[in-house]
Amino acid sequence: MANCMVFHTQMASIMEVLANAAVAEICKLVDDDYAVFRLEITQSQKENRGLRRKLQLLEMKVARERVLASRPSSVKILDRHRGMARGEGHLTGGYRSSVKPAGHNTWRDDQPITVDEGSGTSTQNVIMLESADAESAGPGVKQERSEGEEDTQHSRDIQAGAPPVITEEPTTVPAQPRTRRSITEVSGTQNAVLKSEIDTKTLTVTHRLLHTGSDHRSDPERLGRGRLGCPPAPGSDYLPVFHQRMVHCRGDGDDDAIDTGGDDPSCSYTTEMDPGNMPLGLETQTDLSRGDWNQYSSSVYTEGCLDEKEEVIVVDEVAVKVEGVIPPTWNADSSLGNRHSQGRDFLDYRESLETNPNVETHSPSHAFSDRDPVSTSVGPSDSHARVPFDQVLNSKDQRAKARGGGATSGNSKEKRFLCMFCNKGFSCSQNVEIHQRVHTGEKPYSCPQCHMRFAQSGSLKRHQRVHTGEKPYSCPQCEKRFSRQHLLKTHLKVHTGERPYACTHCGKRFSERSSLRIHQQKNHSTL
DNA sequence: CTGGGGACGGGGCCC
DNA sequence: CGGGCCCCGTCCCCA
Repeated sequence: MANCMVFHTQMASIMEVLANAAVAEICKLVDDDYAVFRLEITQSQKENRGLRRKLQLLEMKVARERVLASRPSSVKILDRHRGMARGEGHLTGGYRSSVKPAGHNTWRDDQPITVDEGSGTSTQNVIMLESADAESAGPGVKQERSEGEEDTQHSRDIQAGAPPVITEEPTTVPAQPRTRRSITEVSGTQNAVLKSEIDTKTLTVTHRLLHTGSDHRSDPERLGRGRLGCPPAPGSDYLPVFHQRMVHCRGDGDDDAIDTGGDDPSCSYTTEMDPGNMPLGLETQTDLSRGDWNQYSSSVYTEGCLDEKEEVIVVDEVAVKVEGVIPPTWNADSSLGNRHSQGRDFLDYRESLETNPNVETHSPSHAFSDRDPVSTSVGPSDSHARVPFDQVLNSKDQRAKARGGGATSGNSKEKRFLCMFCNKGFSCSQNVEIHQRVHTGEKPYSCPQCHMRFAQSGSLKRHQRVHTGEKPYSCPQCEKRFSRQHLLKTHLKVHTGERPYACTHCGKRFSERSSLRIHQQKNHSTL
């Protein structure tokens, strides 16, 4: 009996030892794996930061270019520039086409840009974001600090070249060349950088607001969905906002700790580990970097759904509030990059809604929010597919207004669906959506041959005749063939001698209206 | 050589 | 989705 007891005691001891050893080994494996995992996350975080900074540099470049482009403030000059750009396009099938080079359409730098404080403010806003971001890195990360200082230098460079409207940090340094040089450092990799940004979900709200091009999207299905104010999928553009918030909530300035500690899987034998390795504020990090991250973002998106019109504004307020260190110039009008222009128009739109309570329209927020700023096929300028909002309004919108006018001015019969931008009425919501691409710059239909993009599917189909060489319309008087009927119709005037357009000044007649206009511009100095 | 105009191609946009 | 119009740009011819 005594032997039995001794045996049991020994067995219990052996079992305990074995159990402890097993647990210890298991925990060691877990911790080792966690260390590797954490290392990988750390590396990813560093990559994200690097990419984000590249993106911010690109933003500054864009803002800078916008400012520079706005200085001439000449629509004619810009139009000529567009024409030259078109001429650069490669031709297919011997056509003397106006095909733009791949990716050219995106930035829409051909759009007339209004010379106002908006452009300058946008530039300044980008700079402020950069500075804030550098500061938010905190003192805990030496490398980050140095990068922040580098970015700050870039900011100074940009600011030095900014228009006089920007009074902050006026500098006498002739920084124009420096600015250009610092920008060109990343210009060659813009596309890749931007795409990487998407992949790593480190886009900033500034980017979202600044890069308002739209035709970056190649799949119309995506546009088909989410058109009616449906916000973008969580985890696309807004995350950086929460990242900034995260940094401030944590307060220790160690990105690595926060980014990895929240998911810290090492739980069992931490007492046997170096306590110093354990990140601090674990509960907070867990809240922000794990589930609550998505939960929070989802709540914002939900909020956007519930209140479509304020989607962007709500998010912006969040970002600004948590930023904490807001420069004196960071105000409601200048916060977050290009919001100055877009947000202004946005507010104008909201005001119009207030004055038109019966407006049945769609949220413009989708036009600004759900963008992946990079097309898979367009080049560096592609970031550009979505035209800056105010620029669009200055060109196409006015043209659209001049042509069709608003619903309030035209026949509003059965046109219950109003454009949120120009107030023009349409009979069905789909037409409104298509029309609003005039303002948003969305071009969801891309040509697989030349990467041209179009806002309407019919335009793409028509364009593809350039590549196919299809000319279904033949002249009955000669052997000429045309790809479009109106070309044939115009051509027929050659045979008929019809000249329906007469100059009101000299009486000279022309077969085409454009010829008359050119004639009047050159000879009578009229439009 | 240059400028004006014709002819034409093509994109934007509306119906 | 197709038709149609508008506009722009380019090439070419001619005075």
